[in-house]
Amino acid sequence: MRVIDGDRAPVMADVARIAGVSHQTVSRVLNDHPNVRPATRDRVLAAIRELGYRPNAAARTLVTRRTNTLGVISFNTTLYGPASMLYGIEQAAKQHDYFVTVAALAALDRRSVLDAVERLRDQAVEGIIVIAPQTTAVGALANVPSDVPLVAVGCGTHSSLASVAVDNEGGAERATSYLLDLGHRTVHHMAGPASWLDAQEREIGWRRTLESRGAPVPEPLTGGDWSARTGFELGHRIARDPQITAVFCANDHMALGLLRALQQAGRRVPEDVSVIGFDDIPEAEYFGPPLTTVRQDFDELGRRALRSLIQLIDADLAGVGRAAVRVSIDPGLVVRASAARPAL
Amino acid sequence: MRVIDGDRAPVMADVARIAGVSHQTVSRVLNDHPNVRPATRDRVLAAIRELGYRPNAAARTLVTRRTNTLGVISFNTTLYGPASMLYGIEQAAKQHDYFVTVAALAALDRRSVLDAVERLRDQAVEGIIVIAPQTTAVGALANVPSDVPLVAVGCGTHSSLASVAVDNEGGAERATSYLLDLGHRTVHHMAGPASWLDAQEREIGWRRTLESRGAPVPEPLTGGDWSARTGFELGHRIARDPQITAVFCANDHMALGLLRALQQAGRRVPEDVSVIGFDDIPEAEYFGPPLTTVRQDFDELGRRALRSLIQLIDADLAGVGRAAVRVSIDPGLVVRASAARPAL
DNA sequence: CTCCGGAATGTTTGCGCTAACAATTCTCCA
DNA sequence: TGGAGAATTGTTAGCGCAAACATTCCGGAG
Repeated sequence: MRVIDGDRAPVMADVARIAGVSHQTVSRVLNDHPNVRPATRDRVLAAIRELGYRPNAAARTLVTRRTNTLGVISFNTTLYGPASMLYGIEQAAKQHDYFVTVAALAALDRRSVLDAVERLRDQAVEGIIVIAPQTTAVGALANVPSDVPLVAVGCGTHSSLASVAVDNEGGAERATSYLLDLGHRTVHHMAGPASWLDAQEREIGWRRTLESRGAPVPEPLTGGDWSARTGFELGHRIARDPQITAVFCANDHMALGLLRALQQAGRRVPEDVSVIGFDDIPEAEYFGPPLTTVRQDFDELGRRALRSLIQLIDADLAGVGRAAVRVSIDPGLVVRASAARPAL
Repeated sequence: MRVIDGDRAPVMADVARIAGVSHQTVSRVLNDHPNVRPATRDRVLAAIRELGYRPNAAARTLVTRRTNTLGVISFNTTLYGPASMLYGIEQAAKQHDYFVTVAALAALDRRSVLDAVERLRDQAVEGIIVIAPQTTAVGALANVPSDVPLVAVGCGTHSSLASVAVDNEGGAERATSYLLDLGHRTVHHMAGPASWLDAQEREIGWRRTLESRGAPVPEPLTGGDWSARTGFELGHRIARDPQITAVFCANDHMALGLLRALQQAGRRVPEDVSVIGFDDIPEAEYFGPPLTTVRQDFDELGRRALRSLIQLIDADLAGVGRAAVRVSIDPGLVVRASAARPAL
C-alpha cells in the first residue's frame, strides 16, 4: 500500500483512511448516494476538508464516460455578437454544471472548421456549439460525424443542423417597413459579407419588403465585412448620391462608418439621410446621432443554444433519437434619432 | 478478454489487434517514440484510420497527470478588451497544444473569483489566466493556494502575482502631455471605475503629468463604468463648463459618450473641446470626429500572458522555482482629429 | 432470544492508457 | 559464424475512481 508522502495530492484512499472508512464510502458521500449514515458522512466530509481533497476528474471521467465539458467554436470572439453569445453560453453552462472549452477559428474555410471540431472531440467534449454562421462553416458541419451533438447558432433554417437563430428576415423587414412608413420612396441596403447567412437573410428580408410594398429595389451595396471601416468606405458612395434618403445597414458597426462618411460629406442624419442598423450594440445609443436599429438579444441566443445542446446530449444519453431542435428568436426595432421622415 | 461489439468506441487494444501488434506499440506510435520500425508504424496508423480510433484523453490524463488544459477567468467577455485577449490567448494556446476553458465571473466580489478558480481547478487545468484587473479580484487571488500557476492580465505591478500589463501610466502620460503640448492650460480626466487597476493607473499617470508640468490638477470626473452611457452622463457636466478645453477619457467607450454629450450641447470637437480616449477600439477611427486615443494591443497582451503562463507551468514541471514573471507592454498614441490646439 | 430484511459499509474489478521492465529480433564486426 | 549491443516489440503494473457484488450491522417481528 502506498504511503502518503506529503507531496502528492491526496486521493480518495487517503480520505478514507483518515475518516476510518473504505474509499467506496467516500465515493458514496461525494456522489450523494442515499445509504450513508449521517455521522459517517460528516466524518468523511471532515476528512475531505482536512486534506483539501479534490476528486480526480480524469479518473471519474474514465469510469463514468462523462467529461461535463462542452465546446464552443467561434470565428471571431472579438465581435460583439459572438462575444456576447459566448458569455451567455458560459453563464448557462455553469448552471448546468458544464465546463466550456473554446476553439477559435483561424480562418473561415471548411478545413479550419473541421479542425476545430476535431480538436474539441479529442478533448472528449460532450457537445459542441458553433458560432460561425457562414455558408462554408455550415457546409463543413454537414460532414461532421454525428456522434457528437452539435448546435449551430444563427445558421438559419437552411441546414439540417439543430440551430438557434434570430429571425433576420423579420428584423430586416421591420427596419425596411419602418423607413417606408416614414415616407421614403425606397430604402437602400448596405449588405454584410455575402458568405454570412445573417447577411444573406437580412438582404432577403429587405428585398422582399420592398417588393411587397411595390417600392423600387436598388442595387445593394456589397463588399462590407461588418466593420466600421468598410461601412465608411461604402458610405462615401452613398454620400455622393443625393437620391438616397434611407439606408438599412446590415449591422451597427457598418452603420457607424456610414454615419461618419455622411457627416464628412456634409449630409445630415436624419434630415438628409435616414440610417438604421442591426444588432443594437451598447454604443449605438451614443452614436451621432443615436442609431435606430434592430435589436438582437445575444445573451439569450447563447442561453437558448446551450439549452438546446443539453437537450440533445440528454436525448443521446437516454438513447432517444434526437429531434432536430430549431429555435427562432424575434428581434425588435429600437427607435432612436437616426431615422426620420424624408425632406419634402 | 472483451469482444469488440460494433457499438463501443474503439480502444487501443482494438487497434493493436488489427495491426497485429501489442497495444504498447500503438501507444508508442501515438506518442512518437523513436524505436518503432516504419513498416510497423504504417500498419498501426492504417489500423487507426480504419477504426477511426481516437485516444481516450481521460485515460491518458490519468497516467500522465497532464490535462493540456488552461483556464481563463474573465469578468466580462463582452467588453472589447477582454474579448480580444481571450482571442489572443486561444490562438496562442492552440499553437502550444493546450485547450482553453473559460470561466466567466458572475460578479466582482472575492467570492466569485475564488469560485471560478475552484471550478477550474476541479477540472484540473494546468494553469490559469485571470482577466479581471480589479482590486477585489487581485486581493482574492492573493489567497489562492499556489499549487496552480496563475497569471494576471493587467494587474499592474501592485501585487505579487505574475502579470502581463500595459503601461497604463505611460499611456496616460502620453495622452496628457500631448494635450498640454497642443497648448491647453490643463487637461480634465474622465476616470474609469475606481475598483479597476487600469483606471487607477491611468488616473495616476494623468495626475503626475499635470503636476510635473506645473498645470493645475482639476477634480477628475468619477462614477464612470467604462460604458458609453456613463461617459454620456458625465459628459453633460463637462459640456456645461466652458472652461474645459481638453479631456482625457479612461477608455474609448466613455469618450464616445462624451462626444455625444458635447455634440448635443452644441460644443464642437476639437474646436471647443479636445478629447482623447484609451484602447483604440476598431470603431474609434469612425467616431465623429475620429478619436485620438492610446492604443492597446490586446491580442499581443493575450499572447504574452499565455507565454508567461506556459513558462510557469514548465518551470513547475521541471521543479524549478518560479520567477515572478512580469511583462509590461508599451502603448502608443494614435493621433486623429478629436484633439487640437485650443481656441485662442 | 432468534431470525429476517433492509440499511450501511467493504472488496473486487476494470475503465484505457503510459511507464517500467522483459523478451525478442536485428546489426555489424571480430 | 558467433555473439555483443542496439533496435524493436511484448508484458505487467498501476493511475484514481465508480459500479457490481459481498459482507456486516441493526431493529423489530415472532
